Amino acid sequence: MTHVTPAAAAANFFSEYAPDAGFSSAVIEWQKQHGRHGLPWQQSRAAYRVWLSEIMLQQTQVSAVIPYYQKFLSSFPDVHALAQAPSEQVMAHWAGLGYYTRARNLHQCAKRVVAEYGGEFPADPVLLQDLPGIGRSTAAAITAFSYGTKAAILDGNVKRVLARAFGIHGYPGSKPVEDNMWRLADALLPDSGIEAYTQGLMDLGATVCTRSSPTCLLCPLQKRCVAKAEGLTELLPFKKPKAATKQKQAVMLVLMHQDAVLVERRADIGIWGGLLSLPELDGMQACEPSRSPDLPQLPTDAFNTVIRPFGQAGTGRLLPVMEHVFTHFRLWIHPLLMELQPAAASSRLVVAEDKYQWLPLNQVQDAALPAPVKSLLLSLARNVQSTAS
DNA sequence: TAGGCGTGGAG
DNA sequence: TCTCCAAGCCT
Repeated sequence: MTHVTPAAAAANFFSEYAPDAGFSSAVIEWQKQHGRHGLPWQQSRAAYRVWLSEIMLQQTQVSAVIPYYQKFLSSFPDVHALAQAPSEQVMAHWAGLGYYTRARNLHQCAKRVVAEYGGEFPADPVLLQDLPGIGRSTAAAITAFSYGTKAAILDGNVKRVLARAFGIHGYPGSKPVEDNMWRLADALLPDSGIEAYTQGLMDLGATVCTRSSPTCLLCPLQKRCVAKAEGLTELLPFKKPKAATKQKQAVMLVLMHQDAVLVERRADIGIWGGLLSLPELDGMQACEPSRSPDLPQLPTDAFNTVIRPFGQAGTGRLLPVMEHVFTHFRLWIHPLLMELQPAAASSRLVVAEDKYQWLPLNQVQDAALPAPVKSLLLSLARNVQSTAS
C-alpha cells in the first residue's frame, strides 16, 4: 500500500503530461489562419466590451450572446452608463439570456469599477477576480484580450482540448483533475502572442475539438494529441459521473386474517399513485446506499397507530427483504407478517372509507398492486397453500 | 466542494 | 422525448 502525497502526485502528473513550447506556437499559428476574427467583441480591446462579452459568454453559446451583446452595448455604451442605469433596466436587457445572477453581478461590478477604479478595469487578474461575477478564468480572459497579460484561462473548451491533447483521464469538474489542468494551462502559456493563443484555444474547442465528432484532420495538435493516438477521442474528457442512486426502505405490514391480507389504497400523487399496496409502518425512509440495509428501527408509536384501528395483532415475523429498483431510486422492502384479529367494528371486506380493504389471497393476481408487492403476496399465497395441504 | 443556476442546441 | 452540456461563478 503506497501513499501518494499531493506533491508527488503533481510531480507524476507533470512527468506524464510534460508540456512543450510547440503546443502554444501551433495554437497561435492556427488561430491566425483559421480562428475566428469577426465576432462583435473582437473588434475592440476596450476592457468594458471584453468584460461584457466574457460575462455573457459564461456557459452560453456565441450565437445566443450576439444579439444581447449588441443591444446591451447600444443602451449602455460604457461602464459609467451601465453603473448609473437602474437595475430593472439592466435586468430587462438580460431577460432571456439565463443565469440572472450574472446580470446582477454585472451591474454591481460596473458600480465598483467606477467607484474604486475610476471607470478603468484593472489589468491585474488578481484584482479583477475580486469583482463580482469574475472568476479565475474570466479574469484571465479579460486581461489577456484587453491588456495582453499572460494568464491562463480554463473553460469548457480548454478543458476538452487539454484532456484530449494530453490524454488526461478523470472528470474535469472534480477538484483534483481541475487543479491539475490549471497547472498545465499555466505551464503551457507562451511568452508572447497571448491574445492569439487564448483565442486559439477557445476557437479550437468550439470549432474543431468539439464534444462530438471532432474534425481531427483539421487540428494543429493532431500529431501531438494523445487521445488521437490512442483512440480515446470519444472517451475524453470524462463525463460527469452519475450520482449514486438514492435508496429508501420501508417496513410493509402484511396483516393477515384467515386467507385475506389488509391492503391500502395509495394517494393519487406520488409513487404507485392510486394503486393498492401494503400499509407502511413509517412511510418510505431514505437510507444510506448499501447492498442491503439493516432493518430500520420499528417505531412503536407508528406501530400502534397503524395497526390498532384494525384489531389485535399477534407476534410479528419478518420476511426476507426485497429489493425494487426505480429509475430514480432503489427501494428495500421489509415485510412484517402478522396475524390480525379484526376489531369488532371492522367488517371482513371493508375497513375504513374504502381506503383499506381485505384482499383474499386468491385475488392477488388480478389486483391493482405494484409489481414487488404482488410478487411478495403471490409467494405468500403459495406458502399458505402448501402449508394447508 | 459538489450543486444550483437558465436557456437553447445537438444527437 | 430525453440527456447532455455550452466562453463559470458562487456558496
